[in-house]
Amino acid sequence: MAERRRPRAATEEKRTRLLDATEEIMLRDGYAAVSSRSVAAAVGIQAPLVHYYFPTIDDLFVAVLQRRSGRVVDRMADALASPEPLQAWWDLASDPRGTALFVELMAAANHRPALKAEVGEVARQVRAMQMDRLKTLLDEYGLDPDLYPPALVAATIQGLAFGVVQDQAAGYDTAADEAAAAMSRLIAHLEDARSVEGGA
Amino acid sequence: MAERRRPRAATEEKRTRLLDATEEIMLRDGYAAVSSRSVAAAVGIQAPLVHYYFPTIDDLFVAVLQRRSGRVVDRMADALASPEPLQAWWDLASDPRGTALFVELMAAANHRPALKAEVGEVARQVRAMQMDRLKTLLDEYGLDPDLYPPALVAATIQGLAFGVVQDQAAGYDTAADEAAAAMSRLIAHLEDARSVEGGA
DNA sequence: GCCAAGTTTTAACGGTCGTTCAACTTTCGC
DNA sequence: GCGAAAGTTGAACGACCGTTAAAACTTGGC
Repeated sequence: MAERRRPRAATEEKRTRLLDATEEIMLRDGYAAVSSRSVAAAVGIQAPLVHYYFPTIDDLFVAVLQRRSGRVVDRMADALASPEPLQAWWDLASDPRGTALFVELMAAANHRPALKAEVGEVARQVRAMQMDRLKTLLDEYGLDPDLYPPALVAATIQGLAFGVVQDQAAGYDTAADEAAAAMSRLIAHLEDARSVEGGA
Repeated sequence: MAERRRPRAATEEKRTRLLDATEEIMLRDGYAAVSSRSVAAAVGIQAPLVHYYFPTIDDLFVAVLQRRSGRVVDRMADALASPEPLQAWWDLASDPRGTALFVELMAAANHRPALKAEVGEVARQVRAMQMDRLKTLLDEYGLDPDLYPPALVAATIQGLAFGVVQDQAAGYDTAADEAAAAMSRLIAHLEDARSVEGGA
């Protein structure tokens, strides 16, 4: 039953065009500027057609988040499995575009239940990956797990990167560049200690 | 010239009632839900009267931010001057209501120039206070300023507190409680080391 | 008590929003 | 080529928005 014919070839491409346009609008004018009409105009179609692909605006936000978070989870897994996990993690967390988009999605999610659930699930999944990797990693970096447990280290890296990138993007004069440089040095220091211990 | 008669006694109180209502709406439904009509309804007046006190909605947002940031600056100065500066700072940065409001203001500011300028100024001022205090404080806590410069420590505390409180408030399952507990222990540890060094 | 200034409301403007519906066009499978 | 499904549009709905203008009211100082 419900023998739905298969969609035409171009429709998947149009879905991605809509998601791209939505991201662009969120970054330029904020999530509040996303509307069926603004997105439609950006890709050169009429507003009701947006609802053909994404029945409600919430569905559109959720789709943007899901496409994005899928990539983030993959890239985080790669980073944590790389030869210099902390460095790779830090680089990933410092991505300006991803951070800016995350700010918008987080703010939007705070008052949209469907989006909030998705954000929560991604946050949980990413944090679990990070903490699991840190369980064995902290020893190698020579960090005392009693003083610096995985939950603290993970939250610190993520929170620090977020604050630094946000201030840099907004142009706030909070010595963010200096903090970023110091963090890079600190991480290089830790990676060195690890490679010496493990390699020599 | 412009011999403006002085306003009546009740008007200052009404201004604060409007600011209170605006904060409440921002926390409950997000900054996008703030409108002259929603704020007016919350305090039992008509929409145009909001514009009598705050000509534009931007002015209203800026007023909310200014009232809030004034308090934050004062409290941060007190915290940094207290006997256990790191502890007091951490407690202040962990305030859930302040953090939630800040999320909304930050998101709103990203695409409203007037608000953005105000947020930037507050951020700069607070960060400068923190870094200035850390210049002499780091030694007392026994932290190497080359590895952990003031800019890094300040950004870390602020970013970590933000992430932890945000996840706690949203109910995201990211071991935020565990991270907060570990940070409290770490700070207590540092304060102990300082009081021993200085007191004994 | 009066009147000028401060305060408040009513009414309205042009605009945007999410969404629905019916009609229309295009494409695919046969 | 034709029929049916996929895709697309135009029109419209009720709702909310920021803001302005003018009229109504309230209050304080004299």
